[in-house]
Amino acid sequence: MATPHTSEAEPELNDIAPIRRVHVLLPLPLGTPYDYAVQPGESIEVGDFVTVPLGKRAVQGVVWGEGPADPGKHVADSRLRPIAERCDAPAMAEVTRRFVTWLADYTCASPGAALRMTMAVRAALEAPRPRLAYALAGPPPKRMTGARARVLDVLADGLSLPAATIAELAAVSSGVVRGLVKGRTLREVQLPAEMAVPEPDLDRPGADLSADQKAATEALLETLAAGGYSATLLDGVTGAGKTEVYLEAIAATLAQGRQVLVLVPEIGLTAQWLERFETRFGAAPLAWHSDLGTARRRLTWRAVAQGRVRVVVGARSSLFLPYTDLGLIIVDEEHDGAFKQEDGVIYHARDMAVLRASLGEIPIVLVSATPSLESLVNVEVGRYTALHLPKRIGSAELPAISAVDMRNETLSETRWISPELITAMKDTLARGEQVLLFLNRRGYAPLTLCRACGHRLACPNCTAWLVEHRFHGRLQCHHCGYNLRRPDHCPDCEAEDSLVACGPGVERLGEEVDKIFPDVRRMLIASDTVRGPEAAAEAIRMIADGEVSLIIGTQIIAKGHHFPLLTLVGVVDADLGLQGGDLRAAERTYQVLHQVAGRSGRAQKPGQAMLQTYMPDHPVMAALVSGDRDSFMEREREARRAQGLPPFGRLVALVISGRDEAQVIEVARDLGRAAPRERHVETLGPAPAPLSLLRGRFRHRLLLKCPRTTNASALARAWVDQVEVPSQVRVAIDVDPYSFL
DNA sequence: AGCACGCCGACT
DNA sequence: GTCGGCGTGCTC
Repeated sequence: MATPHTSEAEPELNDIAPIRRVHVLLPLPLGTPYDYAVQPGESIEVGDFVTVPLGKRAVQGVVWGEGPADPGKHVADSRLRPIAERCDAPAMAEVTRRFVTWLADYTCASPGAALRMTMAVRAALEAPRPRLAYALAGPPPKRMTGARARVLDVLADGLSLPAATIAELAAVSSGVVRGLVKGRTLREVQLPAEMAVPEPDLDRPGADLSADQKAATEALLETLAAGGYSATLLDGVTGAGKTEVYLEAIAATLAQGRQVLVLVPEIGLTAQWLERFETRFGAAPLAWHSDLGTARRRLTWRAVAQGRVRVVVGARSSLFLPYTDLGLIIVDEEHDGAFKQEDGVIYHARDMAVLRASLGEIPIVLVSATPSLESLVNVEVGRYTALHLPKRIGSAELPAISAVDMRNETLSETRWISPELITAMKDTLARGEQVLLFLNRRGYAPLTLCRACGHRLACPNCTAWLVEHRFHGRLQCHHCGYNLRRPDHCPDCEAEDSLVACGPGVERLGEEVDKIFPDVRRMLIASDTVRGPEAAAEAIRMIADGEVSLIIGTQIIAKGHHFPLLTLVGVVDADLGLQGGDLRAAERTYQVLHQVAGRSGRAQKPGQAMLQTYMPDHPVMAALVSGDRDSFMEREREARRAQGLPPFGRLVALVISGRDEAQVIEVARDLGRAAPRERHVETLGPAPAPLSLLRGRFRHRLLLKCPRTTNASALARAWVDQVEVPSQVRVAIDVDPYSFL
C-alpha cells in the first residue's frame, strides 16, 4: 500500500471493497490517460473535471472513462492514488471529449495536448471568490465631512461598488469608506461572483434584406430547420451583406436556446462587426482570444461552461471552449490563413470547426467573398451546399480594378508610387474622398545593406534579414523578435555611414506620401502601430468618420471593414505574395488583393483599385482585373488535380528542428530512410526548410503526399514512430500543411 | 508540463 | 569542499 508518493494527507484506500478505478486525461503531453482510484462514496462521473495528485503536485484533468486507460499495461491497484477532488465546474460535454480525442488523432498530437486547449485557464476550475461591494444603506453619518459627502455622492444613485472603487471615485482613503460602513451608513453587498452575460434580445427585427439576401436567408434557415449536421458555403462579394444573412441563422439558433460560435481569423479588428451584432440583438457577444486578461478569461470560460453564454465571437482557440449546447458555427472569412495554428498542436481552425460541427451534429456556415479552393471543391462534390450573393447592396458597385504595368515605369530608387497612381490619388483626394495604399510589409525597409562591402544585416537566429523600423530607430527580426539599435557603421567592414535601406515598408511609403501630399492627413496602420483592440477600434473609427484622408496599411486593414468615404485602393506591390513557390501563393494573393480592393466604393460613390505589378499578365492579376474569379479558381483547381495536391490529394509535412544542425540532418536522413513505401504514397525530402534557421533552431523538412482517402495522420505517426529521435531534436507533424515555411 | 535527479564549472 | 547550470526521465 505504501508507495513512495502516498503522503499521510491522502486517505487510506478501502482494502476490502473493490477499488473503483477511472482514467483521467491530464492536460500534459502524456500520450495516455492515467488511472486513479475513486474514494468510496465519492460521486465522480465521466466528464468531470477533477484534481488529482501527480508526483508532488496537484493537477487538474478530466475523467475520461471508467476502468483502466490501457488494459494492456495495467497499473496495479497498489500504485493508484485517489482523486483529490471534483472541481467546481460543470462536467465536460461528451461531444467535447470526442472532439479532443479526434483532434489529437487527426493532428498527431497527444490527447493531453489537445485537452490543454480546452482548459486554457487553470483558475477557471475553482469557484470564484465572492466580491464585496458597498451601497448606501441607512442614516447619514452623525458627523458629516467633505470626504464623507463625496462618498455619499458617488453612491447617490444606488450603485454598489467595491471599496477600492469608491475610494478612488470619491478621492478619499479607504479608511473613510470603512468608517462609513462601521457607522452603518454603508452596507455590505455581495456582488455576483460569476460574470454577468448580456442576453441577446430575440424580439428585435432583423435588417431589411435585399431579394438576394432574403433568398439566401430562407435557404439557410431551411437547412437549419432540417436539423443535424450540414455545411454551407455563403459565397458573396464584399459588401453583399453576408453578415445580415448569417445573423438570421444565429437568431434562429438562439431561438432554439442553443449556443452559437462565430470564428473570425483575427479578433483585433472586429469592432465594426461587434457593433452590427449589437444593433441586431441589443447585446454584444462574448469575445474570446489569446490576449484576454486572466480574470476575464476565467469568467468567460466558466460562463460558457455553465451554458450562460449564448454567442461567442473568437479567434481559433474559441473552438475549444466547453460549450454545453453548441448549436451553430459560423466561420467568417473562411479562406483566411490566420485560421491555421502553426505551433503546439498544429491545426486548421476552419477544418476542425467542420469536424466539430459534424461530431455535434450541428450546422456550420463558411463565409467568404473569396472561398478557399478546398471549400469550392467541397461544394462541387456535394459535401457543402453553396449560397450565393452576387451583388453589392443598394447602389454600390464593385470597384473597377486595373493593373499598372510597372515594367514601363522609371521610378527613382526611393520612389514606389507610379505617376498613374499618384494622379488617381490626387483626383480622389480633390473630391474629398479617401485613399488606401496597401503594402503588406511592416517597418521602413525590409533589407539594410552596406554600400561599401555589400554586407546584409541578417538575424543571428533566423534565416531572415533584419527589417528597419525607423520610427523606433531599430532593426528587427520579424520571426524571433531579435532587434538592435540601427548601427551607424557596418558591423562587417566598419565603414561609417555606409548602410542603406533597400526596398519599401509602410513607414517608408509614408515618407514618400508626405513628400507628394504634404498637406494630407494620413494614418499608418500595421500590427505594430496599432497596439491592442481599443487602439485598432479607434483607428477604424477615425477612418470611417473621415478624420484622415489617406491610409497606408498592411494586411490588417484589408479585413472586413466598411469605410464609406474610401474610393481608391492602390496596391503598391501586388506581386509580393507570389514569390516563394508556395502551393497556395496564387490563391492567397488573389484573396488578399480581392479583399483589399473590396474596401473601395462600398457606399454610394463608385470605387476603384489599382494594382502595381511587374506581371500584369499573371493569372492572378488578369483575374482581378477581369473580375473572373471562377475561371481563375478553375485553373488553380486543375493544376492541383493534375499534381494530386490538396484538396485532391493530402500532404503531411514533418519538420525536424534542433540547435545542432548535424543532429537534425541525421534525424532527417533516418526519417527519409524509414519513409513509407506504399503504393500511391510519395515522400519528398529531406531538404532544408525555407526558413532553415528559425529562433536559433535548424529546420529540415520531409513531405508526405498521399491520396485523399488515405489516413494520412496514421501513416505519418507510424512513420515517425519508427525513428529514434534524441530529446534535443523535435519532429513536428503538420497534417495538411498550409504555409510552406 | 513540472519537478527531481545527476553530473561538471565558479564561489564562500 | 559546496552552489548551481540545465540535460534526462518520470508522473497513475
